[in-house]
Amino acid sequence: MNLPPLTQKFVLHFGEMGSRWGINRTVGQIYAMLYVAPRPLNADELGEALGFSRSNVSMGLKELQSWALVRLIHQPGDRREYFQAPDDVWAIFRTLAAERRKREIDPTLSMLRDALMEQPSVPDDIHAQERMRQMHAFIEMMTDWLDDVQKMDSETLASLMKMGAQVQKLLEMKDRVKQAFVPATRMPAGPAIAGVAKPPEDPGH
Amino acid sequence: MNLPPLTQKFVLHFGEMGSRWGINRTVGQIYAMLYVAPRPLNADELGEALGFSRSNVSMGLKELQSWALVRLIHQPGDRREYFQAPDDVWAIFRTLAAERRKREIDPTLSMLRDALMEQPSVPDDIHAQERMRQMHAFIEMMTDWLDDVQKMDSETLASLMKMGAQVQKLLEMKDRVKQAFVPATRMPAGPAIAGVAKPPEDPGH
DNA sequence: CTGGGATTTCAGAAAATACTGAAAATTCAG
DNA sequence: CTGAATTTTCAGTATTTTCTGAAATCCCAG
Repeated sequence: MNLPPLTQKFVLHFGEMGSRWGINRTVGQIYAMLYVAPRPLNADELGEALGFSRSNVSMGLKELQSWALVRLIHQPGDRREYFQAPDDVWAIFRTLAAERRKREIDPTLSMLRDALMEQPSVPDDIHAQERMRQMHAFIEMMTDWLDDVQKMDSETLASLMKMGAQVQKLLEMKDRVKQAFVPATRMPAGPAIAGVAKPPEDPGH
Repeated sequence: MNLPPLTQKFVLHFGEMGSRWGINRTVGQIYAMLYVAPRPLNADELGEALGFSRSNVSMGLKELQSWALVRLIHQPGDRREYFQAPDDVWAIFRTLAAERRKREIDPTLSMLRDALMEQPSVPDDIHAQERMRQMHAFIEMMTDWLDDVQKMDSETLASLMKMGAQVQKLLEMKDRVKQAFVPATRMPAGPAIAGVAKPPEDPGH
């Protein structure tokens, strides 16, 4: 491996972090390389630059493609395949979030759904099922929210994030407005932001 | 392993998912077991229930403690250590988020900070540094936001999440209000909704 | 078609990780 | 203190994952 200093630092870091992120060193380094490269690279160049065998690069690229983290392109007049990493960090984040969810969350959600349909047969399982119910409700709320958020455009999302905890104030403001309009009344869905209020009581805890 | 059906299903699932979540089978199963158990368990009970050696359980518990995912307690009149998993799913999520961030994000953030301080020496590194700048800005925004969000209490967070994409409407509403009050004036940088709903600062929850 | 460049597959070697049993260390009741 | 109960450490083994080189397959210009 003979890379310019900053590039090398970045590439090696991604290689090391790979294991913590659930990808291996090769995949981490390949991605890092593509992310900082000023132009698309082909498999030979990657293998050369990083010191991996051609076949290892091939597998790494396949993995990255399955994550939709790299794009395959062709240079006119060159039969080899070139790869590049999309450069919009927001898009990358969305991709990553969607993919991790598919792999790390969805299977659990469906296992929980199954388990909640069954009839517990012993006291310990009754308790266990109750705990699963809590976990299920939580995960479902999170993923529903993620679904919503994924639909928003990066601009909006960015302003929301930059507001940070201050959205909270908006929430309070909304509540006060609601109060002012419908004092001492129990919440008929108001016109301003309908459907926002409390969903039906959650028996949990 | 001889567990009631629902419990077993849950435990085995966590064992299998372990690898995708960056923990091993043992740790996954131990956590699952503690999460659904109706009472704290000691290491022998865990090893017995799951079919692991005593030493393996010990290591697994150590790992879980390092993640702050289990709590060590003592039963009066029993010298053995008992473990239980906190039962508030929100708290679990916060813990997990904080820990994963510490392990999976922070090191990268600091690597990027370092790299951005350096002077690129070749054109490729100039480009690489520019890409790192984008990544750094993005991650920093995300973690700042997470910091903010971690401070909010579960109730508030839950209502925000249940609103989902509708916060967006609040945002638009806010903008319109702002427009109405300060037409054709460039908002001075300040709290997004200064003077609208300012409850006295609440230091820590 | 065909031939050669390019990519993928795959069996086995190498490396990393998980797991165990035995021994060491710790803890605490008496 | 002592020693039995309990937990932790650790060296060695088993298992899993990663990586390679060689062979198979694919693909397209001619």
